[in-house]
Amino acid sequence: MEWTDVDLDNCSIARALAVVGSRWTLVVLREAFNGVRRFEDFQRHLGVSPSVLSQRLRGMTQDGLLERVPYREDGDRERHEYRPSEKAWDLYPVVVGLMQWGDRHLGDGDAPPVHLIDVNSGKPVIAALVPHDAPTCAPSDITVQVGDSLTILPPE
Amino acid sequence: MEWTDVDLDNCSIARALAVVGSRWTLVVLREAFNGVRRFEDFQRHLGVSPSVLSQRLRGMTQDGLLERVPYREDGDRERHEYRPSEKAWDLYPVVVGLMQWGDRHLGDGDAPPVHLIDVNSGKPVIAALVPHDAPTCAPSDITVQVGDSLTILPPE
DNA sequence: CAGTATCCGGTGCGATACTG
DNA sequence: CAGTATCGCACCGGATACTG
Repeated sequence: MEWTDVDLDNCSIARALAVVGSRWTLVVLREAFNGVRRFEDFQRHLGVSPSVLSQRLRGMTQDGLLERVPYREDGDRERHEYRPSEKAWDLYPVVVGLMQWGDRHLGDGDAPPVHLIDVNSGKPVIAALVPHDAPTCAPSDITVQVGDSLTILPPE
Repeated sequence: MEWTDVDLDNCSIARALAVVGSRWTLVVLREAFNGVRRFEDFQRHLGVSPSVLSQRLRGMTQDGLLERVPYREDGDRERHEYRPSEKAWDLYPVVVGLMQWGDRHLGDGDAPPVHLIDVNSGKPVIAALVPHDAPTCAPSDITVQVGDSLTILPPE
């Protein structure tokens, strides 16, 4: 069997892109990774129209990327929040890799606005190819540094 | 400054997706990473229509992902081949990450068809988040294993 | 506030036919 | 073989208006 026999029918990349290939999916995920949970917050941060956001949120929920969980604040009516699933967190390296690639090759000259820091070592974190038994950074080990302030990733 | 101030205007992910977000770009890149260079080969492997492929190839060339270099085989007329650029190779971790995610979460039950092996250690390679000074695997250190046979990545 | 319904435009993509 | 030109559809995403 040769590599060229691996066509699109059993190509995981094509399958993955069918799920996350849409232009908004990964940015919505980025928001969710950084703790955004509510419809309005997604909308304000992304500047996306409510209908598109609604569509995307539903699609991503159906695809198992987000979990739509009801909650109720005191005396308020029931709401829903959207939490990234395990399946979504497994995309974290891809999202980070994409961000770093954009920083390097599509930057507008400014310094990259966001850095990831490993809380254990204090070192910057990168997405890379490593042997499978190399020590890796779990999402909960990573803080997101924007400019001068520090934001800790919400424990999930 | 808070993280929420990082909107789409300076979001590297959105910028990156504007370039590689199209459904075909990353699969074309995967082919290129594995040594595919010629129009006909891309087309046969991907099963994509010539017009779409033509469009994609040109777009990716303009975006600096592919280099269109002329060559001539003995007695034949001039042809062109498409070689992945440095900028494209920098996407390798993203492509691999996407593939692994697809393998894990969208598999059809069969074993993942493709494995990456580090030629130095013989260990499987994964895309992951690591401290920036961790030892990583360069593309030239990686062989692509399909089923039982071994294919060595072309030195680039 | 948290969405949904509707309309509408751009384009990514497929199929086919054609050219050097 | 290596593409380009044309057509057409389907879908994505934007804007707006509306509902509980």
